[in-house]
Amino acid sequence: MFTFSIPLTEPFDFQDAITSHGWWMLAPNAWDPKKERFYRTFTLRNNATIVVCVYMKPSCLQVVTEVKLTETDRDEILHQVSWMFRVNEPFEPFYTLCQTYNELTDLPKRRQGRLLRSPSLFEDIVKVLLTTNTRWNQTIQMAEKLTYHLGEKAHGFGREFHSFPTPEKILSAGEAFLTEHVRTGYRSNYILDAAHKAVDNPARYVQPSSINHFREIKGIGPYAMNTLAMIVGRYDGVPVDSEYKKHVIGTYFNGIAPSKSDLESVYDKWGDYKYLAYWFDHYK
DNA sequence: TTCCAGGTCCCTA
DNA sequence: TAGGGACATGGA
Repeated sequence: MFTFSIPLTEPFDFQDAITSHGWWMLAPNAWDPKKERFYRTFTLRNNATIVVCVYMKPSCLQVVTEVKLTETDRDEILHQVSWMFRVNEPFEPFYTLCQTYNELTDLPKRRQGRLLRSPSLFEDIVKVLLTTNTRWNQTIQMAEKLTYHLGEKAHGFGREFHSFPTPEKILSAGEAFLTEHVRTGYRSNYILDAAHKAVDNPARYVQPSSINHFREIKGIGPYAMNTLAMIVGRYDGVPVDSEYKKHVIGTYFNGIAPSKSDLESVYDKWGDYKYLAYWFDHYK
């Protein structure tokens, strides 16, 4: 075993950072709630697949591998893990708002508010596509099949993992394969469009500068864009989908559907933190 | 069998 | 610019 540390400037609730958002249920993510260990594969720039275990210690994240890594590979994994857990994202401004409004006051107390994301934007784009116009169980199945059929197999910590497939691998599989084996239905073309754009401009699909161009991907509409904005740490829009509508209409409009603008402006007072306010209002 | 889900595309008027 | 049908899949 080889263990590395990521120091934390803002401590946070590890279990909550993983389970506040459904992403932990989507392959290749794996979470052991009893041991409080998070597992998944990471794909390095040299295309190597590494199985990693992450857990929390006071004031740092521990990152464990079963294989010895070069310094470069280790830094790459630490960088990706830091991104997943938003290690460098400040939550104090949001916590201050929670206390100002005297709402969601458990979040600052329990150091909650982090929503897990994937190591690469490409993976998150595909996963957002897998959440649209379907049920959550089916999203889980599609993610499982995608990694099983097209990811690289890797063993670690006593079990088998698969990596999340690269855009190149998805492109080479093609539409018929996605439809037949991954059961992505009409989304197959959307996933291929995302893969095509990621291959054409890889830098945009790893580290974000702007995300506006993701709107050009087929299948990425307003809900998906606001979800991707959340992924990169911009919370000034809400993801208006069936869950949002059900929650907001039931909680704030006595079950009677309001106008579109009233529906979307429920969390306006939260300014740059509308998404987080909705998310934790919804789950509290 | 029919409906619809953590939407989006595309065609019409 | 807004409205509405179509879209793959699979569970209820």
